[in-house]
Amino acid sequence: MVATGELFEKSSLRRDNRRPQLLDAAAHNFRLQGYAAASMRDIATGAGMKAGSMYYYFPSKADLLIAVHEEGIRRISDAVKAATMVAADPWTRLQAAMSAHMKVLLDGGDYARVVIRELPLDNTAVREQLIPLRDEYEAQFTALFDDLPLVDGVSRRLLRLLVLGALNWSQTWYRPGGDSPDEIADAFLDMLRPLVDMRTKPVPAE
Amino acid sequence: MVATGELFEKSSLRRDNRRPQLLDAAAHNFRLQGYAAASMRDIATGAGMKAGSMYYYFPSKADLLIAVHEEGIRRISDAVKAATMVAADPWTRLQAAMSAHMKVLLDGGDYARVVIRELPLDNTAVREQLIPLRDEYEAQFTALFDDLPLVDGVSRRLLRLLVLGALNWSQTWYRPGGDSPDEIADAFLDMLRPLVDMRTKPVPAE
DNA sequence: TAGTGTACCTAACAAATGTTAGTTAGGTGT
DNA sequence: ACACCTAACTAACATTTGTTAGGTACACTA
Repeated sequence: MVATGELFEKSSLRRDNRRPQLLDAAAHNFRLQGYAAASMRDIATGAGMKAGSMYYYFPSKADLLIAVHEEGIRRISDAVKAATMVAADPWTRLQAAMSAHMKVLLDGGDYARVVIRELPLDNTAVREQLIPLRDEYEAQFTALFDDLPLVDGVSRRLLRLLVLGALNWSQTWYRPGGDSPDEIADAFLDMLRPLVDMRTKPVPAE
Repeated sequence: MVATGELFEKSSLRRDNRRPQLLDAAAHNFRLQGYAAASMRDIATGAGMKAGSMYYYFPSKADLLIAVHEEGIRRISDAVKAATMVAADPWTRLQAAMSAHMKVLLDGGDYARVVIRELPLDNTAVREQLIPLRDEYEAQFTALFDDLPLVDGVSRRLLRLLVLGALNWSQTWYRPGGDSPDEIADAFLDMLRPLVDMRTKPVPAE
């Protein structure tokens, strides 16, 4: 209580404090090498600890992946929620959501990349934990497309799958320096603008 | 299991004959577990041989992956070439290409799945061998989009990336029993139909 | 001051990994 | 009959793997 700033750091900040760094290191290694090829020792080194010490925080490698996924989806979801919040009409909200999604996916660091690329193929136990996370996030987009006034004959489900597929796949070909994530998202959305039903919803002037 | 068609099998067909089965087994295991998690022993067992024997055909695990990729891309490419051959105008040719692409990707077995999902992240030596294969295939689509008469302001490159992204990502959500690959491809294409320039109906402009 | 829980470390385990060396059965050519 | 090639096999190698058990320095509490 008497001007002990450093004591504060060493006491209460010490509790459970390396977990975020550990998660960062895991996300980083999963991104660079893939889940299966990443080793616990490399992850530990990246977090500044030894391999065995990680098991104080996480009971297994699979739990590390799950935690990275949860954090990654939380980041993407938060970004999209914040972006759609400020927009009013359905079309603008979709545009905001797509831009936010792209920005996090392409410029957002390791977590988002792991979320998109690293769905374990064989381990069904882990799969069944991760897929609901992803579905819950994508439900946001389902709602956005439901609000959209479309011309007759357009399947909202397939339109959503088209858009999300195009966005997610962009991690494969995107390189910094060309079009920005925003520009890509806008370009994609513009291609689908004719599908909006003009009678129900007058499109804002450009 | 033994003593069937003995003489014929044991003579001339013996030469280099197990290589296809070996490749099949590799593709199967790479698909089910991913490249990194698949083991040489499992692949060998799937091909009916022992682990060490595989090195008679392939000098390393990475070469197995490359061979699977080559075969997989060859299959997709052949299907698309055959489909576009019979179609006349650019729009119909694109439709045929998309349908063929989807059919092989979703119903086409292990090879196509490995091609789409299994790009090694760290091993740059292998990556540099695989990416040209993929680029060469995608050049077919580049040509298809180049022939397409589009309304002003639509980037052919981004349109192609949108379409291929949506198609490739379908492996993530597609389940047999719902819409067929053809129907999905057609639905996707219909959504982009308004982008076609009606004025220049006849074949390519230059 | 003694005791307790936190946050690590060290060392080792058993299993699995890709790969190699050496060998062998059987078909082919001379 | 002979050497030769093909297509496998067996057995082992050296690492690397995820994970665990036991120990320890330190802060906090009583």
